[in-house]
Amino acid sequence: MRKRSPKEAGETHALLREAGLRVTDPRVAVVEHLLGQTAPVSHADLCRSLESAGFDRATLYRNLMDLAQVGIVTRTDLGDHVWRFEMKRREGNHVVSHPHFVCSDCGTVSCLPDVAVRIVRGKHAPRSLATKNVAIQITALCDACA
Amino acid sequence: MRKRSPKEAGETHALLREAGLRVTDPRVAVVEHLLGQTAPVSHADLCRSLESAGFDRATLYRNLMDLAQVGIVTRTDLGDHVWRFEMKRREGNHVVSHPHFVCSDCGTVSCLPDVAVRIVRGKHAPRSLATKNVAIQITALCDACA
DNA sequence: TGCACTAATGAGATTGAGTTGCAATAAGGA
DNA sequence: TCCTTATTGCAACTCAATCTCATTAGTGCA
Repeated sequence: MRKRSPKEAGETHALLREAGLRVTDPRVAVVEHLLGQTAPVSHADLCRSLESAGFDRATLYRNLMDLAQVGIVTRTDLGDHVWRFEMKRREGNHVVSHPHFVCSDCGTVSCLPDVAVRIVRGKHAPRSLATKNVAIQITALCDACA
Repeated sequence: MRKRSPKEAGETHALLREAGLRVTDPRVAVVEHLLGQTAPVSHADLCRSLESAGFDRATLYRNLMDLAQVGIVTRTDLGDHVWRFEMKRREGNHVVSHPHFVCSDCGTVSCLPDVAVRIVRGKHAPRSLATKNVAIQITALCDACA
């Protein structure tokens, strides 16, 4: 795993404490691992990545759930029936979200840049689509499989 | 369950035979049930709806999978970790798809009319987004929960 | 029509991700 | 440093999804 700088360690510590969570080895490892990812990871992925550190499946699972509960990470199913977790990124004061893309052939999951797609709200669309709290998920062929 | 007209029965029969599947009671029941739905149904939903007919869970399950395999139905997970199945609707020669909407609060799943949202392909978006084979799924608050 | 072939069914068994119970441990406030 | 209680690690459990296999029943063909 990526070596963490003292600054990062301090930030993770503060993040957890602000959320009312104790700072434990497994928890820090989970947060820092998620911070190093560019796509959502599943519980199984996380276990694989951190198994060398000897953390228990259930511990990692509960940490993911705890982090999701306090709003540090999101927990979503991207259409392939696997729960995936991802750090919520912030810019200034509000959470920035981005569309998720799943390849219908190889199953690869990736995060699209915010600008990649735009939703145009038409007739009969729910009103909330006008707000920012909209999760968009797209399934199609990725460039590699096309 | 909805009574089926002889015409419908004939269409279901033809649909299955064209796909190379035998026409059996459970299979016909599954197809006709799906045809009568306006939103994707889960395996559990289907079992509940058809249990009075005495069909086995495994039979219904395999039928859903078979139908999905031959392309008569789609099988997707709408973000709530439940597999849902839905008839592919055709207009003339090609499959018409529509975006799915899941309420992030109450979990209700609904199909949006095709015109409700439009994807605008921007920078860094996979090329295949320009084609028709794109499944779109949106999670936000429904009008009732907003 | 009747027959043979094989897909499909039904009942039960199995799998595995997701989740929980509990005693032991350790974080953090006093 | 001590005390409280959140957290851990292990094992066990749950339940949907999936498979096994003997039996049944659609279909094509004679």
